[in-house]
Amino acid sequence: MKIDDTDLKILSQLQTDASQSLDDIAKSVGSSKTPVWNRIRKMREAGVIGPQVAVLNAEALGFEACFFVLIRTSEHEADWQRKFLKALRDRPEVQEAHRLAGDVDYILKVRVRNARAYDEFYQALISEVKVHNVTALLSMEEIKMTTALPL
Amino acid sequence: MKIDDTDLKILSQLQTDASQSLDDIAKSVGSSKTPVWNRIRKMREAGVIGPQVAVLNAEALGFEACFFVLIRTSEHEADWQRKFLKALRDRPEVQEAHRLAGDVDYILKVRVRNARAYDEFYQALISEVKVHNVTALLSMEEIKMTTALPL
DNA sequence: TCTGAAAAAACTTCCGG
DNA sequence: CCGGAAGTTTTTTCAGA
Repeated sequence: MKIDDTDLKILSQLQTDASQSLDDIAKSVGSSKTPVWNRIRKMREAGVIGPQVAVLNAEALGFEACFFVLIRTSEHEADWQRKFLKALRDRPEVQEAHRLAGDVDYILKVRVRNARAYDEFYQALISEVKVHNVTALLSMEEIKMTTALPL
Repeated sequence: MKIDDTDLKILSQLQTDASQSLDDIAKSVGSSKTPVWNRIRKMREAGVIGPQVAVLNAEALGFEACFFVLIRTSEHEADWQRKFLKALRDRPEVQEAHRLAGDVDYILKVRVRNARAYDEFYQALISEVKVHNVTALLSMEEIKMTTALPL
């Protein structure tokens, strides 16, 4: 799928504020409703535009602890990995999980109500799957958080 | 602000799919349009519900590299920190930035088109502010990514 | 506070340049 | 493929219970 300059402008608007009206988007990209609507529809179908979500205020809802978890493992078998990935995807506290290149094998971002809740998560995880070494980094302050891409 | 059970159900819907109609949300939480609408308005005003965004497909748009950057610094003066934070907030490649407790001082999530673009970012950052030690972890695979809280 | 209806706005489709 | 106009759905407001 090829994305032109107008598409990029539309995406840029949508990833910043998806609640604005088609009219406003059309105005801001210098076009009108129909073409903008067709472009959005196409990009949705192509999977370029994913889900539309409301970002909630974690602290206001009592989620006051955020950990980045570095995981090293000795196990690299397919079966172990399948179990591990499933465990991560099933746990809602895990907001983000990446498989890494190099020394550290995985990094997780875990959002919980407090340190105790993290410990519960941690105990549950290591009882499900064996991991060699775990380092938890506790966030003191969220300096920046965005899902926007630098288009 | 106090959040009751119905509010939580509404939030749960919105953080998963903010494009659905008020009618659908009302149905799924067992209420009707007006009360749901009033609750959403209140939570927006209170800042519990933040921005509404479209999540884009990074890979489809050519952002094929994602790094987690661990930063250790010897500088802890207010002035240095102010400059550093501003640099992070001004750079759109930085999707996430946290100040940490302990050994590592900061963690960043940096999304770029390729490894070369990361190096450019890195060079620009260290020329702006002095940092003691930087470790970059390269993501090979995004296993999971959500902004949803485990309500 | 909720329900239901009415007004306003937005979305979606369709047709002429 | 774009732009404008028409029909449809949704959002938002408002009165009554």
